[in-house]
Amino acid sequence: MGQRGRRKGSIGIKSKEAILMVAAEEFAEHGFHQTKISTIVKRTGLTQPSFYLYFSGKEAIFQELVHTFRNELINLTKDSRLESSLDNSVLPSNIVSGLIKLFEFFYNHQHLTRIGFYIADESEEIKQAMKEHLTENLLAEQRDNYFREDLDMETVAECIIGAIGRLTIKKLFTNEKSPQQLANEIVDIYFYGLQNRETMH
Amino acid sequence: MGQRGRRKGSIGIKSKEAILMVAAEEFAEHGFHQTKISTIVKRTGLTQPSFYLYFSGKEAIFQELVHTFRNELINLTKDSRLESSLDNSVLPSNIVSGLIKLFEFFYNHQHLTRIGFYIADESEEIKQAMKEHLTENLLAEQRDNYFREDLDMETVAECIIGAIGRLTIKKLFTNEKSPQQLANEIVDIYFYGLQNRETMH
Amino acid sequence: MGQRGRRKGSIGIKSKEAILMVAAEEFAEHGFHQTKISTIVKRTGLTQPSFYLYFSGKEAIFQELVHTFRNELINLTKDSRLESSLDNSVLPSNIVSGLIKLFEFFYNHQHLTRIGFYIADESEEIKQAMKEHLTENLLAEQRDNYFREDLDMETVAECIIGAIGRLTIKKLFTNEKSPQQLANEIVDIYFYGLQNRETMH
Amino acid sequence: MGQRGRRKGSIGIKSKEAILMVAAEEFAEHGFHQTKISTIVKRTGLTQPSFYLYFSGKEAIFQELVHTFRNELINLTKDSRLESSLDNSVLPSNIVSGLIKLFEFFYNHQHLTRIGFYIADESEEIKQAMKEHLTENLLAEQRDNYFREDLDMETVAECIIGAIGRLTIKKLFTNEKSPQQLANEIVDIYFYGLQNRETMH
DNA sequence: AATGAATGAGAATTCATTCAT
DNA sequence: AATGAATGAATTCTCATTCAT
Repeated sequence: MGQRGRRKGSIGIKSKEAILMVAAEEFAEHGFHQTKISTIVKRTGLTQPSFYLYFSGKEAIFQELVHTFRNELINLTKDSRLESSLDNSVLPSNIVSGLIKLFEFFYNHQHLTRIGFYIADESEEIKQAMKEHLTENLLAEQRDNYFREDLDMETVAECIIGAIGRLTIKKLFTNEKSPQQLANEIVDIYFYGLQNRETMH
Repeated sequence: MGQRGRRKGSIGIKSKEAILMVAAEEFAEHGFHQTKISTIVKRTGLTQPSFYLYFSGKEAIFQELVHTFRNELINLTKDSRLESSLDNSVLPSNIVSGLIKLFEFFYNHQHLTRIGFYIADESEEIKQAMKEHLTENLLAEQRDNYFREDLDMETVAECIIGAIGRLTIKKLFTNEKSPQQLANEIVDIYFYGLQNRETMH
Repeated sequence: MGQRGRRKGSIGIKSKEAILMVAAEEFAEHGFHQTKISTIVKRTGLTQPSFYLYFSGKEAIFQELVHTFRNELINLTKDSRLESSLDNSVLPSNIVSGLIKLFEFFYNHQHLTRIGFYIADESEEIKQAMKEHLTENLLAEQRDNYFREDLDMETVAECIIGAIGRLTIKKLFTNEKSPQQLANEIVDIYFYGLQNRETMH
Repeated sequence: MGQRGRRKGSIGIKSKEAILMVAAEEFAEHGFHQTKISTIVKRTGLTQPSFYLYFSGKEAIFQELVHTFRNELINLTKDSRLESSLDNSVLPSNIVSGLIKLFEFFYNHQHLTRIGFYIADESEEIKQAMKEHLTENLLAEQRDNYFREDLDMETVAECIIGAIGRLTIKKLFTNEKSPQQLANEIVDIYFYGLQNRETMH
């Protein structure tokens, strides 16, 4: 005390966390290879050797960030697992709320999201996991006859993952659309399709 | 003979093309920063200075690849511009054929596609251009009452671009699905949606 | 003790100065392009990256040396500005003392002098400044009627600069003549000329 | 014939001479190390291997230029050797005419002069030779009592060489003064000195 | 807990020069 | 007499990482 809050560059936060924070920003912005340890520590107000007090290297801190993202993402999807018994009318709204949570999470962890979703070598793996989770759910709905039988649900899942990825970057992170809006629109699009049924014959 | 006279100038061109080929592969596989000129030339069977005979630097050859991709992509979309007068029934098949061409192009230029679509700094720009092109077409259909009025077509376009991106990598490049299949499935999904209308009501 | 506390920051400074010293010697001896960073650091007992700890590049360290030379030279001439009110008899002795200081400075900074006077791209600029300074003084004396009216003082200044340049290299740096001797001889030559007036007419 | 004058980049001149010409310009402008063979041949309208048809290397062509300069300079001074028996009145005019020839030679061979006088490693040697030649003449005049006895003629010679060097660059090559003017001014300055004898005593 | 100083290993780039034709 | 193609040998500079304090 008296000490606390005094340190340059890390007002109240521990150095390690300060480094992680800055690193997330740098990695998110510049990617792995273009991010320099020297820049991270400079921005944190520390020196290079201090960095190695907390992390064994560049790869290590990056992995730590990726893992954080992955874990929190897993936690999220664990909760939002769709209960199997759903009546038709609640289904979409249920999915919507899952998507909202996802977009909110992304929104609240923009740097981590960019890293884990776009930058990391493991991002493909992470998306793969999401896709599998999603596919399972879609298949369940399909089996329950809520979704068309003639669709390849893996392809559908892949489409949705791709859509989420782009919307996150282009609409969510730009503050153009809120998690709610995006969730609703996605469900709307994928549920009902583009076709105008009114005019149909 | 027939050969003669062509010889002199052609070996250099061959070298240049060989370099471009290998470079595309390396960039596609390892990204810009991890790709080393030394590896490229070694694989081409040349030495480093020869590289500089044909390209002014690493950045330059990368740009050349990106430009090639972009230009060929533009040519492609130029042709496939939807004619405005279409009756309802042809519309999807028309879109399908456009998508087929796109996927075929991607399939035939996998390295370039990875570079221009995922690796280049300009890849966002390139996708943006595709999105705009797509949005315009979608809006036209919407105005003509083929598509629902209540959809934000930019969001739809973003979804489709995202979907194309993922399917290209996960289904097309893995040889799991053909351009035809992918085109059909995409149109099917986005046109009619997931909802099983049979059971509805 | 007494030492302590000073230690930490000072070794870096010593390295920097050591580098500067060796660099001055190398540049003076071999010119800019033939001087190799690798040689400089090797002679300093350091490795290449250490060099970049203190200087941003080859150009930068060279400029630093040139600037040092230029600045010290400016300081020198600032002091030795001739006071305008001088009676005839003191004039030469006054000029002599200015020249002595100049030659002493050159003698004490041989490497820097070679760099700033002969090697740097800016050396022409530096001489130009000296020439202008000298011309002004000469013009003042001319106006005061100490010097002949029919001489183009800029030409005279140019001659003197040229003479100083050569004498510095060929007489001063070879230890053939002292600053005093050179200053006296120059003043003698330019003041009275070669002509033997005794025998005249 | 029919052939003649047809060659690109060497209208009527032989390739070797064309190369020498361009090389002189390049060396004069950029110095030895910054001059690139590739630039020389490009400007000559030839290719690099052609260069090696005529010269064994960069060093060789440079030496050839330096030798040309040196030889022509020697020829010049051979002619203008002062005859020993001179009466007082002709002396200066005789020296003047020697200087005029020198400046004219420099003016007509600007590139060579820059190379041989400022750029070549041997330029010091060349100036040394000039200085010795000059010193001898000055000593002769001194012995004949035309020049003051108390001057160190080597120092004087050094001054004059320095003066010639600077005036050549700053007045002659800039077209500010003609050979005649420069020769006259130099003789005037060194012969009679700056001192205004009118006001003296 | 933190730092000033230093480095190993590598990467891009340049240029004079040569070979085969 | 001339060239397209290619290269050996340097050289500058960068960056993650460590040592001694």
